[in-house]
Order: sequence, then structure tokens, then C-alpha cells
Amino acid sequence: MSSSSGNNTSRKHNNTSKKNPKIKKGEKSDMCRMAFSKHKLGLFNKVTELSILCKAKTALIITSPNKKMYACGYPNPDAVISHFIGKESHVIDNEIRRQDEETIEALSLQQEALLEQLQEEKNKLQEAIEANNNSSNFPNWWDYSIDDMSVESLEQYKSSLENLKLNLVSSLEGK
Amino acid sequence: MSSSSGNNTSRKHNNTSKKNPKIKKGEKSDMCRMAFSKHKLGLFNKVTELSILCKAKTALIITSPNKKMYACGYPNPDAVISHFIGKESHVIDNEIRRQDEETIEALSLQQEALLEQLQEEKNKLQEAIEANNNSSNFPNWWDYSIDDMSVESLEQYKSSLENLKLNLVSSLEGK
DNA sequence: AACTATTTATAAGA
DNA sequence: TTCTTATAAATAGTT
Repeated sequence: MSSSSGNNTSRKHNNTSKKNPKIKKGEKSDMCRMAFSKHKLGLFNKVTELSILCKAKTALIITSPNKKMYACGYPNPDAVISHFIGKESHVIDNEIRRQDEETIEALSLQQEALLEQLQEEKNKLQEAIEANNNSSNFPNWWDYSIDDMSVESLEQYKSSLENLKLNLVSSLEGK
Repeated sequence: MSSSSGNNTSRKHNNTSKKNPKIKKGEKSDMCRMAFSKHKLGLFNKVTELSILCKAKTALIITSPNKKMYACGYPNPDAVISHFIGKESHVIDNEIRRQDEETIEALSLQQEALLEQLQEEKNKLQEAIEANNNSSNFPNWWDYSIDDMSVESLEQYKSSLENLKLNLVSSLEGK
């Protein structure tokens, strides 16, 4: 039989347009639902047919307008989908993990810097302690220039000297 | 036109069985490849048709016998597949990322501890410096008990005293 | 849901 | 290959 009689379009459209004024939305969606069901069934059949015919692995996912999902596949949809997304999935995972790894890298660097800083502080502290020990045991404070001293320091300096004088006096008297 | 003439099966099978003895594998697989291509194209068309007709989201994956993968979908295969596997995928992602997040968590804790330690060290240093300043500027070293001093310290103590004496002498003489 | 008129898909051949 | 064609399968509209 040859292809078209040429009136299929008019028939369809005439029918549809004739009925459309009568029907509101219920029938239209009903028609759509019916068409959807028919096509879905047909597709599933064809997919299965191809799978069996050519030993091809297949997966078909269909989401209806009502957000309901249907899937079929051979040997089963999940396996085919998993295989399909395998490579891409890793890419996505890597992409997701890249940020984490960057964060880890940054934290590690910070960590290193902090440890260095900490060591530095410890060294400083050690130096300070040593300096403190060396200088506080026997500071040659009388060698300090009074130009470098604050008023308060000078006061202390003065009282130190006075104390020293008293000490010396009593010390000499004791001799 | 009504359904079947009843001889389609015999025609097809007769032809196939007639030719099968002649052809080995090349023609058979060639036929299969052709059939596969045709069916694949037909399926993709039908899937697209359904998508456009019913605004249904679709995804079709086909793996050829030669392990080559084909996919089509509306709006695009990946989105539909992602949505389909959505929940499962997240589970996988979370599992994969768990270690990274643990690492980040651990590093953050270490970081905190290090910062705390660093602050402590700084405080110690500050204390030491202050102690050093207080004691080294004007240490009342003559108040120290000589029992606490080592021999070396005592030597220094002695020379300090001698120096002081000389200083005082010249200082008094200058007056 | 079942039927029918048509369209579409496709196997085989050219 | 691609095109044609015969026929099988799918499906829109109807009942």
C-alpha cells in the first residue's frame, strides 16, 4: 500500500477541532494520557524487541507529565544506566571531590605554617627565657645609659642606687 | 489494510533459512548491524516523538553488540538519568565524600588546637618578656640569697660587686 | 477495552 | 551504501 491518502491530516485535524470546542481539559488530558500510555507501551515493546533481536543492552526511562517515572531495560535498566554513567559519574565525583581536596590542601598548608610559627614562638620564648636568665641573674644595670630610661625607670634606678648605698654602708660598717 | 496475510513468517524464515547455509557470519552480523541501526533510529525517533507529544522527559540508552553506547533523551539524557538515579547517586557521593569530610574535620580540629597552642606560646613569651623587662631593668640582685647561686654565678656576683665598688668610688670622688 | 483506518517502521531487494 | 517496496507494527480516533 502506498503512503498517504492525503486526507489524514484533514481528518485528524477536523475531528480534533470539531471536538475541541466541546471538550475542556479533562478529555484533552485524557486523550494525552491515552496517547502517552499507548506510546509508552509501544516504546517498551520496541526496546525489548531490539534487545532480544540484537542482544543489545538497553534502558529506557520515561517520566509522565504527572511526574511518574517508568523504566524498562534489558537485562535491567539499572545495570545499563550504571554502565552508561560509569565514566561520567567518576567525572562528577572527581569534580565534587576537587573542592574537598582543595580544602584539605589549603588546611594542610595552613597547618604547616602554623607549626612553623609555633616553633618560631617556642624559639623566641626559649631565647627570652635564656636572656632573662642571663640578664636577670647579674645584669650590669649600672652600665645602662640613663638616656635610654624612662622617668619611671630612672626613679627605680635612683632607689636602686640608694638601696645599694645603704647596703654598702652597712656592709662596710659590718667589716 | 487488515493485519496479516499469514505468509510473512514463512517468507521471512524461508529466506533466512535459505540464505543461512550460504552466508557464514559476516552477512549475518551485517544484517544484524543493519537491523540494529534501523531499530535504533526508529526508537530514538519514537522516544523523541513521545517526548514532544506528551511533554514527557525521556532517556534511552542502547548498547550495541559492539559495546558502543548510544543515548538520547529529552530534554537531555543525563538530566533524566540523574533524576532517575538521583537518590542512589547521592548515597554513593556521600559515601565517597565521607572520608574527605572526616579529613577536613580532623584538620580543622588540629588547626584549632594549634592556634590555641600558638596563643599559649605567645602568652608565655609575653610573660617571659615582661618578666625579663621587670627583672633585668632593675633586678634587686643583691637581695638574692647566695645559697641559690652556682659557683659561676657567685664569681659573677663577686665581680659585679667589685665593679660596683669601683663605680661608686669614682662616682663619690667626682662629687 | 476493542476496532478500524491510517501511519510508521522496517526487512528484503535493487 | 541508499532507495524502494511490501508488509508488519503502531497508533489516533472512534465505539
